[in-house]
Amino acid sequence: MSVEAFSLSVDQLDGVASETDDGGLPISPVLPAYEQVAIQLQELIIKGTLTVGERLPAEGEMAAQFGVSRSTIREALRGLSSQRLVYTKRGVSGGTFVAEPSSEHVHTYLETTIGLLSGADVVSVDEILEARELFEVPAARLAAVRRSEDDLSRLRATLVPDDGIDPSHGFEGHREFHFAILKASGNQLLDVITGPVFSVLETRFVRDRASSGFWAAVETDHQDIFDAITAGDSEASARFMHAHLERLRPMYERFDRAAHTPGD
Amino acid sequence: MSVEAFSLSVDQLDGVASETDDGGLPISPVLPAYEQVAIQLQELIIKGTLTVGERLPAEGEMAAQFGVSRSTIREALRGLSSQRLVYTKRGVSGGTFVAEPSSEHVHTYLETTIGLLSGADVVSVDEILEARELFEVPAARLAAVRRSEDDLSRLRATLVPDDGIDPSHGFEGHREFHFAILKASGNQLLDVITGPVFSVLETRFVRDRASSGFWAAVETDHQDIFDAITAGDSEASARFMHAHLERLRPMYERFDRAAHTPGD
DNA sequence: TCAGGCTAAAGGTCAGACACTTGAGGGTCA
DNA sequence: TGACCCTCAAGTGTCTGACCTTTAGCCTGA
Repeated sequence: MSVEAFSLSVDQLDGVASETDDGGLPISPVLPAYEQVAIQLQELIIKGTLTVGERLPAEGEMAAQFGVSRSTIREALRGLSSQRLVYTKRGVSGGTFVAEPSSEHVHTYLETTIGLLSGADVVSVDEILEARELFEVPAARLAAVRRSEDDLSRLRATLVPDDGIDPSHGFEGHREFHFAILKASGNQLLDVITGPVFSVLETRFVRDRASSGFWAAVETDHQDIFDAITAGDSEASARFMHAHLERLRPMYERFDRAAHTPGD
Repeated sequence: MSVEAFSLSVDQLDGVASETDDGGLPISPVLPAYEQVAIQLQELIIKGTLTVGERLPAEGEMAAQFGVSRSTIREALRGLSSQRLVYTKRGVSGGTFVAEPSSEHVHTYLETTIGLLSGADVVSVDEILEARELFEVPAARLAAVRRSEDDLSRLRATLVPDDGIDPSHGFEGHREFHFAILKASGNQLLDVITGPVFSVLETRFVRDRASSGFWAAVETDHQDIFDAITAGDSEASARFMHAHLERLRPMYERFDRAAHTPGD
């Protein structure tokens, strides 16, 4: 990238005006310098002017080009790096680089945020449960059609071994099984979005609270779903998944009520 | 919150070790101080030790408590604020406050990120289209059952007025119609997740490229869906939405191919 | 009563210095 | 010749300390 892409000053954003003001004047609030820098860099990344893997100028250079101090540049970069838009490396070959977008980061972010939305009661457990069903039932249907041999062995690995029930298997096994189905659906977007929805339910409501009898029932369901997916029977997969989720629902709702009881 | 919640030093994270190393040694990479601070604060927020709206200590105080300089604290805070976990206010009553989680922020983030994932070809247009259908068809089904009078009038407002076609109506009208349906679905999680998926398709592939004949066909579809939702006919809503998306698909795919042609 | 100024607290910005990390190149010694 | 070590340079990481700016509350005087 040429240096010209950075020939922008922090004043340049003054023209960005919102038109939804009371008085009708096209005025936008003053932004701190670090935010203006961050916004400009973010635009360059989103629009592709800065491409994946490309190195940004050194902090000192950017400071000179934006006409701000190095600390201001660094504050801007911290914001971008926490959004995983860039990453930094130290040393002589170091610098700030445009990060490759990764679905893992989205997963992490969504898990955190949905957890917060749920914790603050912005979204209800019912909404999460409904969304999960909306996402996971089709995922099971797709998985039955698209699963590879790898997907099948991954799924098989999450089931309880024949020779006996491992009591510690429940939580992790459940988790792995559902993730494996999402992966087998062959749609990364569905995977990355549904994963966190499921995760939030599990970690907020289930971990360490379910009985071993409950996990035994879960295992039976999993086996049914697995068999249907193995057989490539998409409708049976969807049906079993739906039944599975219906079986789980009362438990989530019970733990939810418990969490909302004053004597929590 | 008491001051004790902050009686943590930057060294305390050394114990956080990953077990997935080559040599098996439970070693985790050294993290910069600003990141350690950010992680600790993030944990406090996620775990609810710091509650929504609560004020964190002043930057100078935190610097003293963490045993780092104010700049380090500020870099950590920039990361958190760009994730919308906190916000800052200036002035005598200012400070850093724990932000209220909001679905709008999730929407913004997802739109940016899915756009990047798509732009970098990490997820394909086919996957986005499939996900959209998986999300929006059920949304239309739910909307038919749950829509309020407000929802209906919001939907009606996005349709073309009887007295003539406004040529500039197409893109924005299409957008508003679909957002209104998501809202009417009554599931915020579905809404906040599906919105960005839709948005990415629209802004990446459609804006300013579709013909007016195309928009006319879209309007007809919208009218059908609207009628079904008004009638409370969930199956018809889902069917019309499905047909609508099928009609759109070839266009997205054509623009996608155009975008991948060398002479872009 | 109220407009305007004063004040203190807190974030925003800056300049400069030094420490730490890391890759590369060159030199030394077996 | 080859392995090893040293040094160097470029960059990020961190600190210090100062000053600016914003803002709410208080005070004062017309």
